[in-house]
Amino acid sequence: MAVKIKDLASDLNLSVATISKALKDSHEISPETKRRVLEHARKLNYTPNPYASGLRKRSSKTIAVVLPEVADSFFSQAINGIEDVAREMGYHVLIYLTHENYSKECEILNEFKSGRVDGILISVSGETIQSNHIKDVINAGVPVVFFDRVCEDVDTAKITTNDAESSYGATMHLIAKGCIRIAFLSVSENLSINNRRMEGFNKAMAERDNKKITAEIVQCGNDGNKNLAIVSKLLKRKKRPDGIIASVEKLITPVYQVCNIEKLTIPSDIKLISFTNLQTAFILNPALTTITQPAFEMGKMAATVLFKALKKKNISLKKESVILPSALVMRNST
Amino acid sequence: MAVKIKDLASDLNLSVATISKALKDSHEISPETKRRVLEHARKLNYTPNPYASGLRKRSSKTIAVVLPEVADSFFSQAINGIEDVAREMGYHVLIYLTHENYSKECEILNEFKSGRVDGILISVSGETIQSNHIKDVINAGVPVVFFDRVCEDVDTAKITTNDAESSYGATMHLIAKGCIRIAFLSVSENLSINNRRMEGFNKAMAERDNKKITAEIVQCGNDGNKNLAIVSKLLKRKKRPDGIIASVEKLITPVYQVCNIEKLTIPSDIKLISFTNLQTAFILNPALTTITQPAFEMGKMAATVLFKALKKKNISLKKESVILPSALVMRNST
DNA sequence: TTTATTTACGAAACCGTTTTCGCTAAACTT
DNA sequence: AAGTTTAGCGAAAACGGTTTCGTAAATAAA
Repeated sequence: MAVKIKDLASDLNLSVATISKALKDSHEISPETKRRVLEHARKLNYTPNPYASGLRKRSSKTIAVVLPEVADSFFSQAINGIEDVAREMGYHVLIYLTHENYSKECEILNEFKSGRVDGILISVSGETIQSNHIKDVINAGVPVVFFDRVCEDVDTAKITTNDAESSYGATMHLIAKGCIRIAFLSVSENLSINNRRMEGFNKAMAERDNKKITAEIVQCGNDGNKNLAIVSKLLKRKKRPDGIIASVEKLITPVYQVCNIEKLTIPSDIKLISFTNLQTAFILNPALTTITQPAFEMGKMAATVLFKALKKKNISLKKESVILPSALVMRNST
Repeated sequence: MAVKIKDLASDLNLSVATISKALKDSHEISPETKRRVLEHARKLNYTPNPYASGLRKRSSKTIAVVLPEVADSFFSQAINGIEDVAREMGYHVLIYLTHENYSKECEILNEFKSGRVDGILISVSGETIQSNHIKDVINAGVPVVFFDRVCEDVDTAKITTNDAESSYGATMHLIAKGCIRIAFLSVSENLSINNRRMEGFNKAMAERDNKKITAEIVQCGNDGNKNLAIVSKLLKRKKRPDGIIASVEKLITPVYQVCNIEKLTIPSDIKLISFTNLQTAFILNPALTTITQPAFEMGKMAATVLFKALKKKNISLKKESVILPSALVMRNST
């Protein structure tokens, strides 16, 4: 039903070749013919069939964004950044959720070898400890840019934030505020961001002057109920922590919840700081001190780097890695 | 570079036709040949080129999701629901953001006439007062399912929640709690959800017993700073409201902010209730009473209805509309 | 045994664009 | 005047699948 080049051609008594060239402003076509073609195409509201041109040109004008989840505010904002530049570049964006599941991630990536997308932006799942599925797709000629959660051993662009530094700063902040027993709430152990953040925490603890200060890493997971139980157990101990660093957003809620239940007041009993992009951090009770990642900017940057690679083939993506700084925003919870 | 049917064909001394049929388990092909083809395809990790098959079959196995924004927690959760069922059905999901901009919405929709997607899920922008762009794409043969924000005058499936009822209930709740001056914070006036919610509010006010109770509609917009100013002005008045209904999530923050600045305590000075899907509502200060929409379910339902239409052509989509109930969750802010 | 049907496969058209390669007539060369 | 460019366009071959149709052999029906 949709109008196609052939229709324009017969209407104007021209060949399909001429129409196609005229539409892309080829020098082979006279200005007058171009004008007629453009005018008529506009009149009939012609839009080229993306599958036909995709097939012929072997390019899809589409990128894939592979995420663990979109519930998190970090990824929501990142999507906005990605969509922004994609739209500006005339690209379409396909979205895929792995639900933190490695085998799903493999399935998804595998489909990209057949040319469905021109490039991939990915933040890997918490289960991903191996990167062959990603290397495979890169070897198939599809450029990949990591953002936030990366696979360290894959040679390609990685858009990250200064997780270790920020975590170091956050820990120092808690120490400065007088915390003696600091707990670091960790998630999936094989996650790059988790490790960078733990690194910064450990570094700060190693450098501490006051040797009375003790550190503790508390392993949490993806299951909300389990996390609640873990935090609950943690805060019910006689020697409970007086400072907590939540390494990801989803660990905030259980802490607030348990504090509420156990009648612990923040920040006098416990000081809390979290990695998060929650818009509502400052209207929490009390306002939450955060390490805010530049989510929107990271999405934008990741997309920008990818498009750079799509423009200039054979660019060395490894050299395009960027580290964008997070911001420590101090509020009443510390 | 990717392996194609032709490669399989020459490897196995079969024709491309046979390979194609074998891969889709056609009855024309012997079990033995199918086995060989499948085995070899798997060995070479063959994945069909989606642009080739899309072109020939005139179907893309792809749907579009058009949203105003993804910052909102409602849409984040809805995306999860959509992606869930799409993946299950073997479909791909293209995402587009209108940024509440009508002309962007038109541009986006217009591209769908050329067959890029098999169907569309849309929640219209706040600027959308006309629906020709949507009718056009439906007339071009692409099924459309609205969710949450609909165009009332378009005859197709609409997945909504019981906005009017919920708003009525919320208003009644405030009245029951003793509010005398109730303000309804409205957004874009031409938004279906806004109007339904206002409707419920007005109905409740009309039915009120105590004629001393006064209602007020306060028009807000999309600009955060302006909204802050509006709310600030509202709460600084001598006769300020003692009950507020925020019709959308983004209006919560300014209220909390202004109350904080003006030293107004919730709920004693002002009671607050909001339409929102914020995960953190119950750790706000104080915990926020909400009307929680079934975001995930609405996304799922919208996708399900769309796929139903894609399976059975010529289904009457108008009859597939569904209203899913929201829940009034009472907390300390009222 | 002859005819009809079924089984299993291949040739080729087709989907809508892009792109290469001719081709003609006009415009320049020298 | 003869050869050489150039400008402007069209025919046809891709792109990688799907689908229709034809056909030879095998099987069933008569």
